[in-house]
Order: sequence, then structure tokens, then C-alpha cells
Amino acid sequence: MDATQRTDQQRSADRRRRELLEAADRVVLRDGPQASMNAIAAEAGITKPILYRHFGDKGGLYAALAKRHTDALLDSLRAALDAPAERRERVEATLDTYLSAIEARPQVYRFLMHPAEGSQSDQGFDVGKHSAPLLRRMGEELAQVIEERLDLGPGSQQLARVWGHGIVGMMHAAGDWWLGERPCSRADLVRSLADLLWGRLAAAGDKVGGPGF
Amino acid sequence: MDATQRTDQQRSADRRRRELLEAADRVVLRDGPQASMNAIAAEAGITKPILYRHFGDKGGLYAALAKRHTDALLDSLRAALDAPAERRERVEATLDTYLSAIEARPQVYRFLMHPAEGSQSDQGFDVGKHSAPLLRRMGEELAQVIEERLDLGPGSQQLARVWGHGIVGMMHAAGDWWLGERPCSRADLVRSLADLLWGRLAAAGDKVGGPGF
DNA sequence: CGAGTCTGTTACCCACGGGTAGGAAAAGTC
DNA sequence: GACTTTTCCTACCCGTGGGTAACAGACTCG
Repeated sequence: MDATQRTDQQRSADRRRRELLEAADRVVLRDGPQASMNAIAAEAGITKPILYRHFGDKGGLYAALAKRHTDALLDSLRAALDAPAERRERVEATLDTYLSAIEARPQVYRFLMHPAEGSQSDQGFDVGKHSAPLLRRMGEELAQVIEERLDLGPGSQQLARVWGHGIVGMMHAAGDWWLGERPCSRADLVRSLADLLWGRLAAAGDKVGGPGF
Repeated sequence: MDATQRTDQQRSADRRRRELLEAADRVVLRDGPQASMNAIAAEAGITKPILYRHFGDKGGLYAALAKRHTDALLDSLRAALDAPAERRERVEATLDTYLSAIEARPQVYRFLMHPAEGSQSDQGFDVGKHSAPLLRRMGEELAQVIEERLDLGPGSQQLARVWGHGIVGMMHAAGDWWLGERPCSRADLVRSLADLLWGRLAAAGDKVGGPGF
């Protein structure tokens, strides 16, 4: 049990771990949030006990998996948010980044959004609650960016958080619906959402002949 | 099997059905989307086969349950949306109506939002897809109202749908987050969201000293 | 009274999914 | 080559949950 041996073992263990996570990825990509440990083990070409040796239990695997994707997506979003451009442009870039991601791997993001679903033994305590599901994390992250950069007057912190979560929810729901129906191009969707955030709802005139909205 | 007998039977069957639905309600209220047929039968004081006689299968019960609440909530929302007041006031009333509802019965609405979760035999076809879960229906409904009453110029139909789903998602996510953390009063939340829809995001000035957002 | 039916119950089937024990096999060790 | 140790797989346990078959009592009707 000397040092070099230790590192060798750890190296191989890490490699294995990565492989397993990638297999899990593929399964989630195919089965969505319903992915079972059996299926994941099968996909990885190994058997369940190994999975359990590596991740402890299902929650552990899920957490590892979630962390991976969540971090990746959040990095992309931060990049879009930090680009040197006008505010509107950056908002559009951020929306587009998110939509591209869910478009490329819808099942994965369904899994990330609702980590609790598909589990039956986790009845007692909701995994989603303490694994900080993607939506919450994105909301908080966005809130922070807003609060940092915008001058919102008194109560700005509260306001920023509400907006953060609200905007993320808007993005998510619109994205979900759009994925299902594909009623327009991604660019159109981005523009429409940005328009909404830019106050076009309040600015629009009442339709002639009808009761005002 | 003459006519009056038929009606008697039907009457009693209907009453029973209502009782069962109310029991199911209570269970969902307690257990959320994980409510099982066993639990519901127990709560109703009867046994599973009766449930199955009345609703066919789990999907049937879920659909009936969902329809009930969905219709009720949508009616409230329509009422708020149709009130004789200014646009901003009506938007706030609608937001407040929704938030009151989820505040009163959070588990029920978690169930309505994600009808697919907690089911294991429905793997093949997603119940949520054809039972038009609450979020989608609200989105479409709102889209219709927007499109009917607002003059949005060319592409108004598309725009209205995007906005409908987007606003509903915003409401939902913000509501979810708010329920979990209670960072402010309902009224504050309503005002903040309305501000967001009114374009304060675009109108806000950059914070002095930082990079613009 | 006896035949059919409606209602409800018990008791079960079956599949699934998380999680683990215990033995086979492979790899290192003297 | 025999002995230990580690690694991994087979085979299973257990709880759960949807769904059903088969039986038991009430009620009707001839």
C-alpha cells in the first residue's frame, strides 16, 4: 500500500468511474429519468455490484451524473452571459445556449429538471431537494448575475432572485413546449422570448374591437 | 333494467365516484404524485378492485383527478383574466390566483404538473403527453387570451403562443421556488413578476462600476 | 325455494427495481 | 504448484405497486 500503487489504483478507478458515468449518460439519453441501475450496468457491460461499489447507491450515481451536466451547462450559460456585447444580445445568446442544449439532449435535461421522478424508494426524502436540481441552480445563478450588474433600486436582491427564477422558468417551459411541437425555429423562439422580457407585453396595444387586455 | 332503475344505479355510481375522487384527492394531498392505488383504496375505505371497476386503470383515475383540478384552476384563472380592470391589475390578479392555488395545495399541483412521475408501468407511452398536463393547458389558454386581445402585428399567433407558455413557466418556476423558500410575501412576488413582464429588466440601468448587463 | 346478478372482499399474480451475499475466477505471492 | 487476496458475477432477497381471479354475501325474480 505504498504511494505509487495507491495512485495507480486510483487512476484506474477514476477511469472506470468515468466510463460508468458515460454509460449512465447513454442510458439516460435513451430512457430519460426512468433509467434503472440494471439498465445502466448492462449498458456499461458490467454488473450492478460494481456500480454500487463506485457510487454507493442510486442517489450517488444520480448526483454525480447531475453534477457533470449541470456544471457543463452552467459554464456555457455563464460564458454567454459574460460575452462582450449589448444586453439584449447577451440575453438572446443565453437563451439560445440553453435551447441548444436541451435540443441536443432532451432526455438528459428532463432528467436533470425532475430528479425525483422515477424513483420509488426515495419516498421519504426528496433527492431533488438537496441535490439542488438544475432549475434551482440556474435560477440562483441568474439572480446573482442580475443583482451584480443591474441597478434595481431598493429591494434589488429580492427582485433579482424572483426574476432569476422567473426567467429560468420561462425559458424552461417555453423550451419544453417548443421541443414537443416545434412550432418555429430556434431563432424565432429566442427572439420572441427576448421580446417578452423587453416589455412588449406591456407595450402592445389593445386589439381593435375587443375588450382590452 | 328499466329507465328509472338505470338512473338510480347511475346516481349512486356517480356519488361513489365522487367519493373515490375525493379520497384520491386527500391521498395526493398527503403523498404527492407518488400516491398509489393501494393507498387511495385504503383512504377511501374500500379495496382496489372497486377502484378499477370505476376507473379502469391508474391512468383513468389520474385523468379524472387531473381534469377536476385543472378545470377548476383554469376557471379561476379565466375569471381573473376577464375581470373588468386595467391590464396590469388583471395580470397581477391572475398571478395571485395561481399562487394562491399552489399555496393552498402544493402537493396537488406538483401532481398536476408532472403527471408522468411516480409511474413505472407507463414507460412505453407518456401519460403526460396526451393528458395535456396543466402547464401545457394553461400555456395554450393564456396564448389564446393574448392573441385574442392584443394587437401584436405580424406573426402574432406564434408570438402569443410563445408568450403564453413562457409566462406560465415563469409563474410556475417562480411559484415553486417561492413555496420552498418563502423569501417574501405573495404580494411582493406578484409585484416583482409583473414588473418583470412590464419590461423593467430592459429598462434598468447598469450598475455603476460593474460591466453592463 | 333456487337461479342469476350485483357488490365487494380476500388473496393472489407478476414485473420491476434497489440492494446484497456468497461463490467462481483471476491475479498476485511464496 | 499451492495459497492468499482481490475482483467480479450469478443468483438471490425484499419491498412495492399495478392489476386480476375467485369466492362470499345480499338482492331480485320466477
